[in-house]
Amino acid sequence: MAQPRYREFKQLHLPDIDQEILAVWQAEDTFKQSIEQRDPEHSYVFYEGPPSANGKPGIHHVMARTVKDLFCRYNTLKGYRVERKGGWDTHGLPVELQVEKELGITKEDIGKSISVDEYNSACRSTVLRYKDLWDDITRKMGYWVDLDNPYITFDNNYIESCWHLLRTLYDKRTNAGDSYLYKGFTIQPFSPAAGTGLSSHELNLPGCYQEVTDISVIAMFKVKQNEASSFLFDNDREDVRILAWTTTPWTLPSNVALTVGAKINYIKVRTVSPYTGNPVSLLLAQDRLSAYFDPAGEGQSLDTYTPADKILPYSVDQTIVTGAQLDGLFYHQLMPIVTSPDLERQGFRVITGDFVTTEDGTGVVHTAPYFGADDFRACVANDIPFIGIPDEHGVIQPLVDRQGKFVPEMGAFAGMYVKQEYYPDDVRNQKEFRPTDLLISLALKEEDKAFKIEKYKHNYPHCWRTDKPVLYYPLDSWFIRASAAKERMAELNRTINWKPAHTGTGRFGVWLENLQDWNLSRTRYWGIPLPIWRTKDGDLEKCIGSLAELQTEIDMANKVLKKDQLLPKDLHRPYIDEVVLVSHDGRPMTRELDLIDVWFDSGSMPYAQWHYPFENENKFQQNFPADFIAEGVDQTRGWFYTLHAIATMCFDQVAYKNVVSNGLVLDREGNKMSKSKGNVVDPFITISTYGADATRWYMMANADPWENLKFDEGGLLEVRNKYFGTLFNTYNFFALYANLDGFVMSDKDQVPLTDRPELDRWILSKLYSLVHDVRSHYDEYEPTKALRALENFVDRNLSNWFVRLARRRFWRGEMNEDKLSAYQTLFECLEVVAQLSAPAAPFFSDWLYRNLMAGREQADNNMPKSIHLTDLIQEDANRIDLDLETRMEYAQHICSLALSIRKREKLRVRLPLQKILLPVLDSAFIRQVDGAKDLILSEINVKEIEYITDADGLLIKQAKANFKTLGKRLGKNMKAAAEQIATFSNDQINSLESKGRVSISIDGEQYDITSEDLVITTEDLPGWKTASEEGLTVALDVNLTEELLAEGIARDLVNRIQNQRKEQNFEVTDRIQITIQDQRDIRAAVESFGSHIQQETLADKLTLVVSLSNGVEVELSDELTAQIRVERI
RNA sequence: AGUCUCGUAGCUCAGUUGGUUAGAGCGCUACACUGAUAAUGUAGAGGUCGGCAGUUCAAAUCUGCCCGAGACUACCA
Repeated sequence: MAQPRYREFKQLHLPDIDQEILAVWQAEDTFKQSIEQRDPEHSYVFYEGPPSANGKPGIHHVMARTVKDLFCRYNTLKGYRVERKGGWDTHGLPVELQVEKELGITKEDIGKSISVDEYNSACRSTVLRYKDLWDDITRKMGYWVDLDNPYITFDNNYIESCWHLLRTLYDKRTNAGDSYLYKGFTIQPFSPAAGTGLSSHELNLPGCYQEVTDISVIAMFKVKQNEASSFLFDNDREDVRILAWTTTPWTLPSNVALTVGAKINYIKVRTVSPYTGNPVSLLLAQDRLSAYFDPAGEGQSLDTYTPADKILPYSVDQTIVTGAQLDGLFYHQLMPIVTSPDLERQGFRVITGDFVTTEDGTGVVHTAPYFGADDFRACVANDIPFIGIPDEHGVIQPLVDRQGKFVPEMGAFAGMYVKQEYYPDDVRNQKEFRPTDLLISLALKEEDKAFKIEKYKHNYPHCWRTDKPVLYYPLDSWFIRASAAKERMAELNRTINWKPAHTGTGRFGVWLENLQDWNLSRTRYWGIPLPIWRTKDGDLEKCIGSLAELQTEIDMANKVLKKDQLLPKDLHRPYIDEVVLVSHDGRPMTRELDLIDVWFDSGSMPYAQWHYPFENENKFQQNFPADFIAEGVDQTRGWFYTLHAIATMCFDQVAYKNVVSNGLVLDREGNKMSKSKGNVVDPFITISTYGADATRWYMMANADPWENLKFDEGGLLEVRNKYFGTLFNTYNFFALYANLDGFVMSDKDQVPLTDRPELDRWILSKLYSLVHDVRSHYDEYEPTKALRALENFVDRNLSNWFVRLARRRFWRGEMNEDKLSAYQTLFECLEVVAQLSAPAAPFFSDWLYRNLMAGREQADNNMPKSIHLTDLIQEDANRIDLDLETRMEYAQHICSLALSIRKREKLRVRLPLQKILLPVLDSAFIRQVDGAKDLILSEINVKEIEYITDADGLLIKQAKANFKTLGKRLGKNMKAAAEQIATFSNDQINSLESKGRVSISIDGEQYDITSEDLVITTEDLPGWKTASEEGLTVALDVNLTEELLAEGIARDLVNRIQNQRKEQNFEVTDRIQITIQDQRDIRAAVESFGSHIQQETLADKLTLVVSLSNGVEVELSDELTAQIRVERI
């Protein structure tokens, strides 16, 4: 035997392959080679969305990174240089929160018990805490990304590039002359728990809007009786009040106005106050009456009501007043805790607004300007003063501070958190704990100002990191005027290839159409400082776009202000805050204390990762825009947006040409994975159990990556067994015999394609069809389709047809051309499949490739060491023979039908049969089946094929209507025609076939039917055992002769003897001698087929004896058992 | 509340421009096959294609409404 070239294995164990290949990649520096061997001018640009390394990697990261890795590897194979610069997202709230938790401090402590300096260095040391874990999962999952030279967002160079972009925006003007970077005062979502405002896209992150149950109250606002309001009053003593609903009772002390709809009709209801029974007249929208008053109470006496009664007595005043008539009426302040002379004069007034509806509530909106964007605008428009406490500059501050607590001036409510979620859990869990909303509602009830208090379920936005509700709160902020660029963004977006498309047109496209300005400001400490300096009164400002500029400005300031400031070594707070610049008129300028939104950091990575424009101009040009990016669909309004926005506004270009947004990874039941539910999948365990490739393959092949994936271990098992197991077995089979035969793959000694057997040419044709399919699927960013095509090929074509039918060619006899062809064909299939699988399954593919390479001729062996260094196989239409593929389909079909007849007739496959009969309707069929004749005969163990044609007169034909062609012509007569056609006799069909047409009549209409309009099949051959499917019929000759029976027994004997060899652990090449107990049937078989038996089983001697003592009893068929002894010689 | 995506066998998914009897894999049952076997073949059970209308000769496919899931949007008082 020749020296074994190909490694053989007992069992497939993917995690071992991972280990082996990882070590090889490391030793050979394969990743680096795969990049450097390609031309920098021929690049495929990929951007890595930076993960935050202060959290541990999860299984969903494996999903997202598999998508990234797959297309990068694929394009590497295609010959592109695919650099993948890694990156780390290091700024932002999550880092701050973690530091605060670990140090046991809150935002209030910063600058007091801990300096900003200390705080920030704690952040800096935390941000890469889990970097090792991330590097580890990156390595283990086979994600190739350059982690040695990553971009890091806290780096001074990175920050400088961001400043440059901000300066660009600052200088850019809209047609109206407005800057793209501006400061404004607005009511914004604010997270007291995080101590910062939130941008609109932070509020649009998944899970922000949560259904919560709040306490809602309908308050009764007492109308001041005066000349203007007199039309509402029946008499001087009437108590007229306006009903207004709120789900945020904590804003009621800040109420300054009631907003009504000018065109909405309001009515007055005479009734009683539900909690006290005092008579009262209530104003509310006519449409809302039925929501609060049960008709059963109409006209009932008010005097007999007690608060225990369920039904309120009432009567409706017939006068209808419009909102416009109510406009300008004054009312008594509902909760007179804080007020002012201005307010007493101008506030507590009814105003009108177009946002009022009568869909819920009372048609009257309680208005508190500091806590609602609409409220704010409405108050400004109507000159309603703000309510609050003036600060040292005389600016009115809201009654709720930045921690979410009532200010000290709030009397009994001072110091209370307005949302119960802001209290620490131990406080909330106390028995006597009452949320502030409830306390306020109860106070109103006490004072007979509450009409109704009830729980109300609604969606309310929550902070994406602290998971606590946000407040709408007045804040000064810097904005990017994104709304000015929204048309251009939409336009450029249409040139981007989105996978799936609807994310681009729908979710992203619609979002762009309604784009709001980007709130850039963050009131935090650890992040990129806003590079804007202002004079104290704010009328002069400078935006710094580079360190050189900052240095110049510092020098100037030093000169004018007599200082000796240096350029800070670290651009973060607090150092940058200490820099004082000078205005042209000699006044000191200090930095605006805001940081910028971290999403700006990540959206700047195309430029900042290269420190553009200060360095690497060329590198940047080569790498912008990206050909491809991929992240989770949750990044649509995150990274996908910020990349697009910055590229559009600063460069008037797209930032990426193709984008794949993958779905969520859910647990097996379809629930979101979360630590609290305990259903989180640990990617390290998954990969070490099933192997990285099975994990990756499962995630890509199970469903399109943009669908949500219900992660199920059963699926991993299936992938491992089905795809990798089958491929492994196929390789192992090849290796076993290739080693025995000393087969060496050589490009020189290839059997010409035309000399190869039908089966070989067929699988090669299938292989090249596969190459075409897989390449186009990958090119279209359809990984699932590509992988499924591979699965189908390996399982159905390669393993279960080619190998099964070709098996004997590998083990029989000496090397000859037929055998060589079989080896070369199988080798080529394995090699190509390995390559096409490599983007998705990098470990196994490389392992397989390397095992195969061991058997390549030395002279030919200038092949790359790793499959990831090879060039992707080219499509070759010349190697595809569709006619041959069709032929084989017939063969497979015929075999399947023949086997099903055997099964039905209980004729085991080892029992040879004389012939099958195939009814034939066209001569091409005979030619095609004949091409695969030998395969069919051996597969179903039949001696010959007989074709039955028309001429034999045996065919019974059946016609069916071809709905597709006839339907259009016949319209509603289709059904009747189909019935008529189904009854066509043999003669009618034959006459149609000879004449080419026949006419039928339906409802007096004549229709010409051509042979195209019919599907003709043969169903039955009288007197034969038949099976048919899809128009193909097979009949089996089930007559048995002595000869056939004997051959069947001979085959059974071979099988039983082979089993014995296996059971006794003989080597495949061991010679044996066989002794069988003599019986009539067996003797017949041995007499006719003895040499065949010996040949098959490598037996030098075959003896029949009368009695056999130490043999094994085997069952040959239901009626026949025999004693057999198998011995090694 | 609105927008988008989705709903096909117990599970995971295919299903081309509407066209004859809706498929595959896993799982289940039975029987085979196996000198590559964590495989494979044959057969069977398992479907009102979420529901109801409509368009059409013909609907899993097109339209409308409803139900359910998910994502997104929203100042919702």
